[in-house]
Amino acid sequence: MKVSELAKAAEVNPDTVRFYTREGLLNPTRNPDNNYQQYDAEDLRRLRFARKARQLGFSLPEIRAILEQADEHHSPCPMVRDVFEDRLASVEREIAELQQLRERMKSALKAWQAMPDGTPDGHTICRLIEHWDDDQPHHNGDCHHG
Amino acid sequence: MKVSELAKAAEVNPDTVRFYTREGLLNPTRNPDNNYQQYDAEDLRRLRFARKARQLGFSLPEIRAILEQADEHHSPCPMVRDVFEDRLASVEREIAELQQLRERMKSALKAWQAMPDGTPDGHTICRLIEHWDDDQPHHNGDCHHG
DNA sequence: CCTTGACCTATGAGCAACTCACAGGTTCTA
DNA sequence: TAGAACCTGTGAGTTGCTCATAGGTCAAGG
Repeated sequence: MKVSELAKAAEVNPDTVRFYTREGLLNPTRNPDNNYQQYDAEDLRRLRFARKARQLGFSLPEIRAILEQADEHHSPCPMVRDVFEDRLASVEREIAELQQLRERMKSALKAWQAMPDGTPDGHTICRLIEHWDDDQPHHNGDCHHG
Repeated sequence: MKVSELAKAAEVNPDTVRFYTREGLLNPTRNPDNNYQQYDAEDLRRLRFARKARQLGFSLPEIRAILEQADEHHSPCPMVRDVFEDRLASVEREIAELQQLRERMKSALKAWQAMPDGTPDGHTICRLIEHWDDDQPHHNGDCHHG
């Protein structure tokens, strides 16, 4: 398989294949005739594995480490589990933050929807954003273009 | 105010102040004696505004546009509202995706927790990740190091 | 007066994970 | 045999910073 064939099979950009190769996630051989990269079914499995691991939030160095462990016939299980648990925790943090964000955005939007579009004072929107954070006390300024 | 004073007042890295200045979000004057940047209370407001808008997911070009609109005494309202609605939509998409991800991660973890740590076959974990996506049909391979 | 240290300046590199652009070599097709 | 469509490696662009470099400025102390 050549670069684009592998890329097509895994439904990724050919440049991603080249990039992963540079990064050592894939180990193609060379066609001595033309110096082209040659990938096999093993590389396809590695690539698919890598893409799915990326969806789970593993970084490329982490994925490379997992693949190398497996290449040396060691079980990558414990390491993977640790990384995985960390990832799960941060996914949950992200969700919580985004939900908070969403609620605040929604109420800001509700406030805006009461106003006509070309409202001549940008003060209102300015205040909405400026006072976004006003759980904290460190703020007393007026609108920035007042 | 010099760079570090402004940075401290807004609780950001001095390099962020320099960066925002380069990017045209802040418009300090120059001290002709020593060529230092001179910021005033207006810049502090702009900086705080920018940071809060960043928390809402506005990009620096968007923030710059808002500030420029305001500088010209136009209301940035309609534009801001559009951007804001887009952001809200993508925040909701992100939340949905992350929630899906979390559920799948949790069930994977539950499957793992049934196994002892040093399980001699990386096959299991490999399969878990490889078959991650198996709502789709395009997959028949075995474990990548089988 | 001069050194030390803490600040300032501008610019360029580094991060993550790609993506694209470039210039040149190879292979397939008409 | 021309041209399209691939391949090669490398370097740059993306985003929003952060850090590193090299040199200029300023207040305090010996």
